[in-house]
Amino acid sequence: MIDVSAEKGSSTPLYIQIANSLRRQINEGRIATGDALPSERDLCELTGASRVTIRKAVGQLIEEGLLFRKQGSGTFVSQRIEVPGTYLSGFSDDAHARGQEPGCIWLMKNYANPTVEEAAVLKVPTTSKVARLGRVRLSEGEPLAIEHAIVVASLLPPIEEIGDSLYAALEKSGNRPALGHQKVRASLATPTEAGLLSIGENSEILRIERVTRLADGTIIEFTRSAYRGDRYDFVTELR
Amino acid sequence: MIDVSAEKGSSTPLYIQIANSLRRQINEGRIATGDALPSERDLCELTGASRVTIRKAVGQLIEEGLLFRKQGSGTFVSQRIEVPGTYLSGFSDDAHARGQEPGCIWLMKNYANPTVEEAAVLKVPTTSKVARLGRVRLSEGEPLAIEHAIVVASLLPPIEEIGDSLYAALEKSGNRPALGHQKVRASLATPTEAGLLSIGENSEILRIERVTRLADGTIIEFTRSAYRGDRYDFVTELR
DNA sequence: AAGTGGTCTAGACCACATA
DNA sequence: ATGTGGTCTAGACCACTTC
Repeated sequence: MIDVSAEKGSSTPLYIQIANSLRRQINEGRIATGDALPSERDLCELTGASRVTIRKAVGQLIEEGLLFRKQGSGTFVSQRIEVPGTYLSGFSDDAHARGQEPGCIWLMKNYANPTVEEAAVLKVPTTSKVARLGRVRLSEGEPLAIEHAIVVASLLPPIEEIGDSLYAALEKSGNRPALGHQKVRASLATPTEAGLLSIGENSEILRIERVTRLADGTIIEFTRSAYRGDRYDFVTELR
Repeated sequence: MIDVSAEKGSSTPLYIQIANSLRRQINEGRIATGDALPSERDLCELTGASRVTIRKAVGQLIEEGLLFRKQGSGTFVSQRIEVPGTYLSGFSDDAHARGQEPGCIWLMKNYANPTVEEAAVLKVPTTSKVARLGRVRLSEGEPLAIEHAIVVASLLPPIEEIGDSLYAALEKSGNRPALGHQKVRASLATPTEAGLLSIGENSEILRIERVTRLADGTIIEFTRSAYRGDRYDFVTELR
């Protein structure tokens, strides 16, 4: 039987407590894959919450892909799906998530004016100040990618304070990227890139252009990367 | 001033009508970028709907990225973001969305048993029946990609009834894919691929492996594609 | 006919932002 | 202090599924 605990004194919203409680029990297998959840009205009685609140809790788990609803029939536990989707993470986070140790060789780290193209993408004047961050990214000591980030300087801490992770630096100054847009293209390595990545000329390269924004839409960063095609798979979840 | 019409007789839910009405007015520029929406309570009065309904309508537009909320302050119009994200669309839909005419040359279209790898991905026995659909995909008459789809036969209409769009066929049998997972990799064209795509050997190729599922998690389809790297950008939105 | 999710209302109190 | 979004309740009716 399902039990749903709901602490009264807690400051976390009730619907999140209920969602967490349900998620835990599903993950523990107390509700089997394909089985129906108790009906929303039953959950109301079990938790003492109103139906709107129950629906909000269940809605959370549906967005996570853990449950799905069938009108007139019930709410059911989805079949297992491995990863929820690693949205908008940077290279360092990605590497850690894969259990690898990220490394970094700085190619450039200075302030400059944006090029015309960069200014157009960032929607700032060409006279404004941007940080130009060029890095070779390593994983387990092996070069995996070249990243060239252009960041609006006013949104970033002083560049001397920036460690290997750009996103950690943005976080520190309260400008966590919330939205983004990526273009991925297959291409061939230029001689320079081949050298930096220790691969042959004309080897396959995955080029990624990323533009990220704050929640209010302000553009923060324009990054062009070149990933080794033989080592890197770009993975996305679809809905 | 904002006006929000809400037809009473209509069968479409109120919150969707309101969301549509707001979306239209934002797109028409009647509420400027960066401006605040009327408060939720004001929208209640303007529409005659309750606050829960207003919040559901606004929530829709926030998921679309059109609006964002600031607690204690208001709900604001995001800066323009081009495309809402072309999630889980097929080649035909994509081409139409770009305003291009898709074409298709069939390489194979038959029933068979899955290979060991395919069976593992689809989570079906190697003795089960699958449809094997091989196509060269054209856009504006030019070959753009090679697609090789393996589909669980029981979820598909008889293959004779399948037109150029696999997703349209799945839709017809009530098995619209709802979830998916993609891997994108840069690679080089094999001689066969080069021939089918009218490009040189060892040209850049974007390889995409896609696994799609029904809402309940049942795996439908495993598709391996090879896109011309010089013509195709793979675009994703990040959150 | 009974049970389920889908939608909707009219209130209420809280935490946060702004002035 | 006022207004905003964030949460929550106790009901209600509808459409759909299942028996």
